[in-house]
Amino acid sequence: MIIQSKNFNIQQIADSGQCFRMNKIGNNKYSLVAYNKYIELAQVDRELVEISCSSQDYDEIWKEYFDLDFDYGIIVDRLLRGPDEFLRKAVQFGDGLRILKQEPFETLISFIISQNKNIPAIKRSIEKICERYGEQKEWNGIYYYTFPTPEQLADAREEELRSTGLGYRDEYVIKAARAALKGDLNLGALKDCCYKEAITQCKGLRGVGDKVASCIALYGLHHLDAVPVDVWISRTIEKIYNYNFDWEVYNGYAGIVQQYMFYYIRNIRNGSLMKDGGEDEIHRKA
DNA sequence: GCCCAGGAATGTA
DNA sequence: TACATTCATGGG
Repeated sequence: MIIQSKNFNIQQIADSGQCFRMNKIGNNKYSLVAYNKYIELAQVDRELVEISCSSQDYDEIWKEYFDLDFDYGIIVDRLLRGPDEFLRKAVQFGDGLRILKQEPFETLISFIISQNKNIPAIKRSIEKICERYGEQKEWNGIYYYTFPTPEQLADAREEELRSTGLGYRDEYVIKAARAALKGDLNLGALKDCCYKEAITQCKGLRGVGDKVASCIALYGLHHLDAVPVDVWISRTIEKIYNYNFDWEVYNGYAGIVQQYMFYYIRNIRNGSLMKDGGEDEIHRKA
């Protein structure tokens, strides 16, 4: 079905580093596996996206998944009219970004895997885990694998997990799956508490620090105040702002601001930005 | 072959 | 508290 929405660009979302199972399959076309479903997305026009799903699945899953009840234009306009030149350019560049509401358990495992890995390697590992521990399903002749449940992952053997390229993270993944299964970590409940508490709880898991916990809070629990600070964000705070940046200015949507920032610095000039250049270079190219 | 990756745990001062 | 080192593997 065709969805009309402002600030909804599937290419930008696919390349925003928040999800790992959204892949380009053609011109302005992407596939996505989430919530045990496979869909294809096509950017028909600037404000038109075609989703290969029933109206029932749209109402029950995808409308929520893409956060389509929220008007990101409010945030975009506010930043465009704001005093921060770097952020003005960042939102212009990524004005179709949205914060997805991904499955908490998948988000937890995915970002545990993400530590000290590049995005193609993360995707590859996750896909192998789905093939080995998830379920095979079919949609219109296309076979895909669901992301494993905590039960399916909890009794995996470490050596078997290793073959998916996890490296030393294998024990982290198993322990997290068992914690989710036993209820030591109740991800569902963490949606309702404040973001700081959610981050603290997630950090109780081995292999989960501030950054990964913030990713879980933002992308899996939709705590918009959670701000994942990875190497790129911290490089930006250093080189663009000279360590002078206050997230509290953006109270209530700091995580979204972080997303515009991340997408901008990662994707402008082919990603190899400000290794030793800094502010001048970034603005010249912008 | 080399450097780095949407980091975290551990050790050292 | 503030850095430095180590970790296993793959992409570019």
